[in-house]
Amino acid sequence: MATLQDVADRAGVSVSTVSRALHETGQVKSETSQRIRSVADQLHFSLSRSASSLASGKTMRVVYLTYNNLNTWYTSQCMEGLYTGLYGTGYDLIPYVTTVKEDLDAFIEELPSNGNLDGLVLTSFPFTEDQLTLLRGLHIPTVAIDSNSPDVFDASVMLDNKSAMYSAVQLLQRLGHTSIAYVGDLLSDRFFISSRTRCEYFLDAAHQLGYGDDNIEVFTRDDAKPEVNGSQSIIAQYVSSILSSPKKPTALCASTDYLAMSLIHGFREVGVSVPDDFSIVGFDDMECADLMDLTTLHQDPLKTAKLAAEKLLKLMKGEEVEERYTEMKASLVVRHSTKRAS
Amino acid sequence: MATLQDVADRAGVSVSTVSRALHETGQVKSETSQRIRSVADQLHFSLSRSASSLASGKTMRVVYLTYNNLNTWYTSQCMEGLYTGLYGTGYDLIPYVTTVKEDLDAFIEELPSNGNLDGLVLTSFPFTEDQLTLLRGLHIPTVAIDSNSPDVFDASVMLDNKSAMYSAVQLLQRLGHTSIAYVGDLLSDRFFISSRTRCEYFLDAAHQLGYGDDNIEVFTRDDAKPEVNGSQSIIAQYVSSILSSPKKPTALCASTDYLAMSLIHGFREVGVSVPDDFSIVGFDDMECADLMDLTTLHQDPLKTAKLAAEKLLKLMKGEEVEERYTEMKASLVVRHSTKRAS
DNA sequence: TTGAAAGCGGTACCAC
DNA sequence: GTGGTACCGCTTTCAA
Repeated sequence: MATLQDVADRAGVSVSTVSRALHETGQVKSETSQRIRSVADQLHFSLSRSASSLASGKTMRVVYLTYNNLNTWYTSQCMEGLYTGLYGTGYDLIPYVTTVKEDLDAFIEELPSNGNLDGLVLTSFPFTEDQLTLLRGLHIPTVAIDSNSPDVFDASVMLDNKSAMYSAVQLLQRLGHTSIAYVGDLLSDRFFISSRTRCEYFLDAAHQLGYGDDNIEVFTRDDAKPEVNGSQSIIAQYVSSILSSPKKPTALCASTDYLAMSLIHGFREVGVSVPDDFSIVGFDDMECADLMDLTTLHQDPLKTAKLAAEKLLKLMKGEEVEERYTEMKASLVVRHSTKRAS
Repeated sequence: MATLQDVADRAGVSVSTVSRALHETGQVKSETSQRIRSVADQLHFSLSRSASSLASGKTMRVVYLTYNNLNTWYTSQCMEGLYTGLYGTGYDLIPYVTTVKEDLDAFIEELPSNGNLDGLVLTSFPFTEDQLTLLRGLHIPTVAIDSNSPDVFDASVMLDNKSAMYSAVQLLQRLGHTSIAYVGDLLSDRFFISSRTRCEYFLDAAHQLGYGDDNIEVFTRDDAKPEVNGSQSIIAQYVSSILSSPKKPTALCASTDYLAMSLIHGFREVGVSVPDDFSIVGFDDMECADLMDLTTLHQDPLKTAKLAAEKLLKLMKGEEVEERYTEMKASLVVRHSTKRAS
């Protein structure tokens, strides 16, 4: 592994000069610079990030803090968006997944004194007050994606779940559905802020649009028998709860596309048709949604994350972001999983 | 940001001792160790990775080199598998995506002298001979996933595409399909090694099972008119080529589930039914496949990647891997996108 | 425009 | 068991 010194020796200059030449600070005579660069090329030289970091105080690392898994549609879109947003800047993107609560706690605890990252992007977490206090005092730039406490962070990009859910409920109403329901996530809604948020806005919208409590229902994972596990059986349970509900809903809003599609599949298995017997609206508009003809709320977390990365870059440069909170809109995409109530 | 020195001062010991205590080398009196740890906790101390790296020569970074995007099903499964495989070891996982050929070239060029990673995991790339030579001489452990030149790397995990394609073709034959076709990826097969590999094995299997060239056909992206872009129109073109083919295939093997599902959708739009008019077999068994009742070849890239990470860990420890090449099997999952030829 | 040298915050070897 | 200290490879003043 060649070092700056090696390059300097071969080029007949000092390490300082090599460093300057490689960083294109413009203070090196172009002739010297040329020579240095060619020597560096010959040696396949590349700077040691550790040494650079240590000397400069910048780690060139951005951490993406998320929960559960990297292989969900949402998270992978975020990763891609962050990656493209950071691309070409020299910053490395490091995913940090908090599978258990302790991971998250430890990470947050250590954050203030942790000199191992220059910037942090995080997705919506159910932070405790103590954690929020800690986060508030953070000295490294932090950008939140879909956070429910945006004011705590230096910047944030949030999806407007409220108007999204309103448009979904409005669609169902226009289609003549008089009894409607929300179906929560496959995983516990306690952890999935977005599902809970959407549920609240669903209820708000329903009330606003004149639905009475007798015509609104909510099905969530947390109501499921604790022994029920595996998405197959959760879906089966959802399906039977919905079918046997005294409120007899004819239209459903699901917290995600994946859930919506699973429900459609679950209904089909017991001979119930979507959209003939039930109208279903999803959320996300993932690639499969189009293929399954799902009516859904389209969101673009890739774009969201890219924007988050761009804000973070500004903040890390010490600049102000032009817009501290950015709200992204979801748009209703009507396909064929919804139809007029019969 | 507290340093080792700060902790040492407050604990009344030397930095060496603090370092040893924090690394639990076992050479520190437990009483001293306790005191040190409590001081460290108080100070919210955490080691500087840059400094540790520089001093120890280990970067504690593993790079995952891949192409195109982080938001594909396959890549996100790999990310998750690598992350879980590396979890708890202190290694950071850093994705490196080569969108353009130049990125890949530059990365490979720089690799031998690049002291910025301790290990490398890479997915199948169409490497040139020069690059392979470079890779062969690498001094950092390298593990390949689904590589077509596994002998170049210290270890690898590969999917057995051959037997997978054989079982798909066999299924179609048993179902009585006398004219069959392979449909290549939505993106250029030139870049997608796996698609090309599968195509070759599809042809091998077909020949082996007695299909003659008159009853075998291949549709690929590269045949498409260059002006055709966007997956919608590519699918439309695939569909019309297939429908107008003089060989009149009645069964198709698609390179991926996503393609298979897109084809089903495309057929449906022109009033052609799957499986009534065409049988289709996908590849991957992504979550949606079940929901769309797709017959497919199930593979588990998460598991594959996790295994790759485990092998890499061994190699980075200087140990031998017990199995240098591991072959993963895909299994045929028969659902309802295939049926007996009419 | 260039060079010398003082760190950056650890690790690990060598003493004691 | 513990402390002293020479690096690790680079950045960044300060001086020339």
